[in-house]
Amino acid sequence: MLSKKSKYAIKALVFIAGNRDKQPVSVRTIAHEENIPLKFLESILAELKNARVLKSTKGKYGGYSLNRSPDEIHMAEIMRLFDGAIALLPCVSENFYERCEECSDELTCGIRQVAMEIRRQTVAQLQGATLTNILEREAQLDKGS
Amino acid sequence: MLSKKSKYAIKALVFIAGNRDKQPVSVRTIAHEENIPLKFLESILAELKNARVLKSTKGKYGGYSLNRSPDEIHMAEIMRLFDGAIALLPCVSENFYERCEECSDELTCGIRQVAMEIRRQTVAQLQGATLTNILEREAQLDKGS
DNA sequence: TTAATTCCTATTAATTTGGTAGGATTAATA
DNA sequence: TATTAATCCTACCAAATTAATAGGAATTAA
Repeated sequence: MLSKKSKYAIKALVFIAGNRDKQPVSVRTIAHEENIPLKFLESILAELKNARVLKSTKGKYGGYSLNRSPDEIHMAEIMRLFDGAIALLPCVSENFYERCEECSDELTCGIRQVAMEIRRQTVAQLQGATLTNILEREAQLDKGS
Repeated sequence: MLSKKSKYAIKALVFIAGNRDKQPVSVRTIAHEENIPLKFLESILAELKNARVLKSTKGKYGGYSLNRSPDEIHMAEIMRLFDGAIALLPCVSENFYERCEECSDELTCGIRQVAMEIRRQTVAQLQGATLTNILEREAQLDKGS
């Protein structure tokens, strides 16, 4: 499961990416539109800024905007930022590798092999899920209704 | 990430399935061979028995054995038992569905669609990962080394 | 000067995770 | 019948993580 942090972060990013006028978007607006607790969201966006995903403008009429093209921001990066490894086992993680301490031989572990295949598939999907891609999906889904 | 409970459970099950003689396997043996804390493993196997995955024999020379064919026990079931939903979002879970409270329209949510595709793939892999399948993988991997 | 915003630091309640402790009960065997 | 080796049962617990909240300082546009 994604943490709420990850979920809120992605929702906020999609909201910012989908905003038409070039004005930065305030935390208040996002919190209100997406039903996310204000102060909690504040800390999340701060972290996204720190990770150079967002940039901010201070003072009145300030807010947050993307610091990169929306097709260069994807779910894999955001989930790693807030939740750490995407893999099911630490021993198959690309970015957060750790041995399974109890495991005597990593190379002949069948469970590990399953986890590797799942990680490969999942990461591929999550990297494909850029903000642009998510907005396209939503446009499609809207048409259907 | 899998919890340690899930990981230990799967390791224990693979160990039991891989045991050649028909004797039941004691918690002590598994704990020792797989480097799992004894008392913790004890509670895990109790849960697996409760879920009718294992059966037990009490008293001296007792222990645990599979309650079903090893190709009818797979990782998806075990993970659901100990960790709950496999899906990234509660709103795409088959077995543990819940609304995302903050979400106004589930049907047009792009993130949800991504999560659905990932769940589909992951569940397929995990259902394919039966004890038999895992043992076959390990036999293959052993040959290679 | 005022209003609206980000920025910063600290705190916290609840839940989950990963165990541990101690003994009761059951059954095989010498 | 005593011994040994198992499962079974109940309770407890420490540490980490999660999901926030509180309160105000600094900044900027109008």
